[in-house]
Amino acid sequence: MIPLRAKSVVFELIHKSSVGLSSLEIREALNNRFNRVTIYRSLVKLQEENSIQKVINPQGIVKYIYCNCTSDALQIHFCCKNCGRIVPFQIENHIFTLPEDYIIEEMNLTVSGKCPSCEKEA
Amino acid sequence: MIPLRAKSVVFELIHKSSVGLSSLEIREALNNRFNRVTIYRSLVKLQEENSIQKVINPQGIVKYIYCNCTSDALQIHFCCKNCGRIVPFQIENHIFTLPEDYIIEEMNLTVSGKCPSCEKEA
DNA sequence: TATAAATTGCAATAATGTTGCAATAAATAT
DNA sequence: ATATTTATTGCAACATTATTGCAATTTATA
Repeated sequence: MIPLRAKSVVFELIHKSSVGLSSLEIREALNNRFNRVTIYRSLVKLQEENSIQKVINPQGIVKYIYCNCTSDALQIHFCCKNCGRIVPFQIENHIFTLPEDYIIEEMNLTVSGKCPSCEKEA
Repeated sequence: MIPLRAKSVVFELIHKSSVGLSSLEIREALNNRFNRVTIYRSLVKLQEENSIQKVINPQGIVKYIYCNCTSDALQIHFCCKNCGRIVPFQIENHIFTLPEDYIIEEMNLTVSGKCPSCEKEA
């Protein structure tokens, strides 16, 4: 097996994951094979090339996800308060307007509550 | 002049401010009259009693704002990438839907870009 | 006035992220 | 194949933001 670079391994992990992952979770999932700093640097590079996306939930928790969003769709991130899962959704864009002189460059719609599996358990 | 408690002073400051403030900005605006920890504790209490709201912008910057949101309106926070201002807006709720089994408890719609005054300068 | 409760500050700790530098590994040129 | 350059990684140190325990002070209540 070819010993892959941190960046590739981190990307694969995020890509395969159906939920958002924190830097710590990523490091642990990789059996602490890489230094903390290496993980951070990989995440920075992956974000720069738009391979992954950083999501900050209403509680301020930072997670990294993969999602191939089309430019015209608005991304919603659902953060489960119980298990911490972050699940991405896409909805149609232009769901609201601000006064014309506000130039919108980025949007982040984060919703938190209970995900289906946590709801079932309760 | 009556020497007010940190909590009241912090609330007045946030209440009067038209933009979001960080814990550091709050402390400095109060001439470092209070300890850092005291500011944090005031902010926690004010959030607990729903007097203020914590907003985390897409860059992860934490700001505190006052806004009397009606339960049926969705709050949008516009974060200027240039000056860092956070300006709250209200829009009608129910602008999107998720699958039924996702229980939505909180929403955070944060938009970033350029505010009118920064746009004018450019 | 005495006692209880709340507020505040200080020091220490924690979590998360960044930077500089040296060591190593990989890629490219000679 | 070897030398040179470039990229990757780890370590230590630092930075920022937030939390906790404890003692001191202030305020409220008995």
